Amino acid sequence: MPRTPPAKPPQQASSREAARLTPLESLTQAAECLRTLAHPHRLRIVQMLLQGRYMVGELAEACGIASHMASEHLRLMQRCGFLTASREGRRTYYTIAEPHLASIMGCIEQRFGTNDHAA
Amino acid sequence: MPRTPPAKPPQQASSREAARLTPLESLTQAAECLRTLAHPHRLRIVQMLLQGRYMVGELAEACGIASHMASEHLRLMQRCGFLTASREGRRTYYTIAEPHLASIMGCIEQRFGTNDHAA
DNA sequence: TTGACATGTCGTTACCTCACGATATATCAA
DNA sequence: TTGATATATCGTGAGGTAACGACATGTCAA
Repeated sequence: MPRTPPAKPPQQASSREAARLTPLESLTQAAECLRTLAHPHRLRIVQMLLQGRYMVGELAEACGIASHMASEHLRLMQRCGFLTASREGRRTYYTIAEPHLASIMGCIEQRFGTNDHAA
Repeated sequence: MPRTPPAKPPQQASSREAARLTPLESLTQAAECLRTLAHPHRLRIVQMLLQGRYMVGELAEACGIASHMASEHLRLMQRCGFLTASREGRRTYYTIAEPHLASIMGCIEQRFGTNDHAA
C-alpha cells in the first residue's frame, strides 16, 4: 500500500465484477466504500434514505449542516454506487441504490444503537 | 463537524454505553469504528482472525507487509475494541473481541465477494 | 552474557479529507 | 427580465492518516 497509487476513484463496483478482482483488489474496494460510509453525517443520511426518499435540503437540515455540504456528502455516496439522484424541478431527490446498505446499516445500528433515537 | 473537535480516541464503547449517547455521538462513534475497519490490510486481518487466532508475523506475511506495520494496524483495531492481544513468550496472538465484527464482515463479503478467495 | 528473534514505538514525509466561503447553474414565480 | 430558491462546484487552509526507516523493548537459546 504505497499510499494509494493511481487508484481509480471508488467507482461503483457491481457484485459480478467483484468476482474478477484479486483478493487485495476486492478488499481495497470494500475499504474505499467503508470509508465513504464512515462519517456521522453520511451515516445519518443513509439511515434516513433507508426510510424513504429525501431532497438535499431536508437531509441537510436533519444533519444540521449547510445544503452544499449535504450535496457533497451525497455526491461521494453516489460515486461509489450507494445512492441515485432524480431531479424534479429545482429539487433533487436521493434514494438508496445499493441494496446491501440496509443489512450493513442494520449491523451498525445493532452494535452502536444508532437507531435508538430514530425519528 | 468542525473538523473533529478534541474527540477522545475511538475508545472501546460497549453497547450499553451507546444507549446514553446522543444520536450524533452514536453515529460519530460508529463512523470512527468504520474508519478503523476501512483499510484493505485491516479487513484482511479481521477476515483471518474470524477464522482463529494468529500472531503478528503471520498476519503481516498474509498481507505482504512488514511486521511493524501489521503491529500498527493491530494496535488501531485494539484501541476501538475490535481485538485483544495475548502475549506468549516473544509472540503476541490476537483474537476478535467484538462479536458484531462477524456479521459486519459477513455483509461486506456478501457485497464485495471478498471471501471468494479465502485461504 | 550475547545474539537472534518478535513485536512495538517514534519521527518524518507525502498525501488525502474535511469544512467553509464564494461562486456557479438551474428552475420557478412575479 | 428579475429575484428568489435549490443544488452543485471550486479553491483553500487546517489537520489527519499511511507507510517507512530507525530504533527500543522484551524474550529465548546457547
